[in-house]
Amino acid sequence: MKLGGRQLAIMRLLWEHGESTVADIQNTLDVERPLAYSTVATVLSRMEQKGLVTHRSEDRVYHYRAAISQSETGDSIVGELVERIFGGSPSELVNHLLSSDQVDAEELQRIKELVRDFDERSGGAS
Amino acid sequence: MKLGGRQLAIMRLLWEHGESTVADIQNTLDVERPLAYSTVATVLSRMEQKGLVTHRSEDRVYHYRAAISQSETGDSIVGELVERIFGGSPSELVNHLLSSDQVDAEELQRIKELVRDFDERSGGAS
DNA sequence: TAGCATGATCTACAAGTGTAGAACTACAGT
DNA sequence: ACTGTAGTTCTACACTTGTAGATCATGCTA
Repeated sequence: MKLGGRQLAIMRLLWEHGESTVADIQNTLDVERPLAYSTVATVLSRMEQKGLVTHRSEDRVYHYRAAISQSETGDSIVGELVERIFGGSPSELVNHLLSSDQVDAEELQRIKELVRDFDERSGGAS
Repeated sequence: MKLGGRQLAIMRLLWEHGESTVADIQNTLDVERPLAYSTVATVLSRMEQKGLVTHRSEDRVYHYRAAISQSETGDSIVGELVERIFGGSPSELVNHLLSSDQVDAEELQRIKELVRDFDERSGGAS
């Protein structure tokens, strides 16, 4: 599954806001440099062809919703990433993340908890 | 910085093997379905235009090497990813990773260590 | 009823990427 | 000197993505 930047941005909107009309998306997406209606519509219909979204028509207005979950998408993209950049090693990714200054104290706390929980659940020894 | 799948694969080879000739890369890349020499050469010269790689010519043979580090690339791509898919939250990425079945015991162990070390170094409580 | 507004569709184009054949260049060996 | 060969460069094409104008359909309102 391959999706460009715009497409990802649209998926994010759909995940966040649920079903949306083309106009909704147009108005929410990239407020600084607004896109033409037809631009958004084109992207959406191409995404539908690829099975990323579906739509229903109500009062002649299309309502789009995501056809794949954030999880699935994350899986596939993170998988790609780990494979392609980090040579198949998830810990390399984590290492990267931690050294990257993108992780503040709060996030670190969450990460610690996640790792701890996961470790316990999979019955790990220290 | 934007790079396609093939380009990433080539970067990985250069990071791993250091300086390589076009033929080296051609032979290592995608063994199952070999690419034409000119294909690899084209990709490389386009990558050079973008500043991703450089080359020197020795005995009329081009030796390419990465012009950007794995770290830099990782930073920029992971940053993108966190921003675009995980709404800016690195822990979401980690959460994803852990739930994704891509992490075996050994990797988990490494991740635990990474987190612990990082935590200590940044003087964490709990 | 004649327009106007709204939304959907069609068509088009530029950039980037993946792909490779064809042509060119220079050296090595006979 | 001739030719094969290895390597580089040129050119070309298909596909994807981002972008949007132009057109078509339909309902609302003056």
